[in-house]
Amino acid sequence: MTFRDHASLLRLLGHPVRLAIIQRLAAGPRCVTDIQELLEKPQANVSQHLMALRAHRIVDYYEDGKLRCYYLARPGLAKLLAGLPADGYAVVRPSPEQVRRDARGLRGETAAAIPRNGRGRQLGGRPRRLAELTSGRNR
Amino acid sequence: MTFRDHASLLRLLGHPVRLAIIQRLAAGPRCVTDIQELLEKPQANVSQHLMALRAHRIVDYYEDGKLRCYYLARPGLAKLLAGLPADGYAVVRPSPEQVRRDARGLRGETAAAIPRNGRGRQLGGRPRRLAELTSGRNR
DNA sequence: TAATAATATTCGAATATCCTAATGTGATAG
DNA sequence: CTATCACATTAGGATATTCGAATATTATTA
Repeated sequence: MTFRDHASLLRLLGHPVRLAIIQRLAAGPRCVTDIQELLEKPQANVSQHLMALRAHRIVDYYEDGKLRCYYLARPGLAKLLAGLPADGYAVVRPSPEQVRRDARGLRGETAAAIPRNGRGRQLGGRPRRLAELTSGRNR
Repeated sequence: MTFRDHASLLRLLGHPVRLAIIQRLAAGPRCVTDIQELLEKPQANVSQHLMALRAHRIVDYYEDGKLRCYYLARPGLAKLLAGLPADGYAVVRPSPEQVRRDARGLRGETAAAIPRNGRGRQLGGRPRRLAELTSGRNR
């Protein structure tokens, strides 16, 4: 809900080993030792990452004899992660100049998306900050 | 591409102030001072976060007089962030028991998704780890 | 040209995160 | 019951992040 919650979730996901674990588990449940061998990381470390993921309910486990089989508790997150840029930066992005023109209102569509007190040279005049535009006196 | 890259991107996004900045910029370009006032954070701090975001090309800016108007360089990422859980944990998730049954092959669909050397009690017998199953001798 | 507004940069301390090594625990096999 | 396997936990040092304070930079304004 809050930025703080989202941030802590993203920080949790922001670790290569944890991402690797999630990828593995996306293919089905695995016990700790299997995960450990697949990742070639020390057992304690894998266990710590699993604990961290479990604390946020990213994963959970069921017990099978003496094994603990971890699985993704929220598959939705795995899909979110699949949305990360596959190559470097495939997303089309406008040049600074393009955005600048848009912000100035030379292109209707993007300019409309900018709130009325959006700033960046409102159709001529000198640059103004938001505070200036909202305060009563518009000298 | 790599887990390392994805992880560093997620860590970058995993900060409440940076998320707030991204939300603001999703509505249109804003100069540093405006952002700073909206977030009620010290200028240097906002500037530092903007630098961090720019280093990963999450944001970019154009200059307008003495103002620097920042904007989202990759709107796609904002959409990815919109996919974060709005409330606590809305995602439907199976009980550990459900997953356990699935993994055991009592339900066809999920079991099929588990790779052939997936483990977790393959239809009876004792629990086996992956290494056991792939090694030749199956005692 | 001097002053100022807007923003960037640097430094250092506080804090958080990560990893390794060592040890603890609980279930099962013998 | 003892040993062992699978895993968890703790402690700590190393490393990385974060933030505030002070200072630098750069464009505009007077």
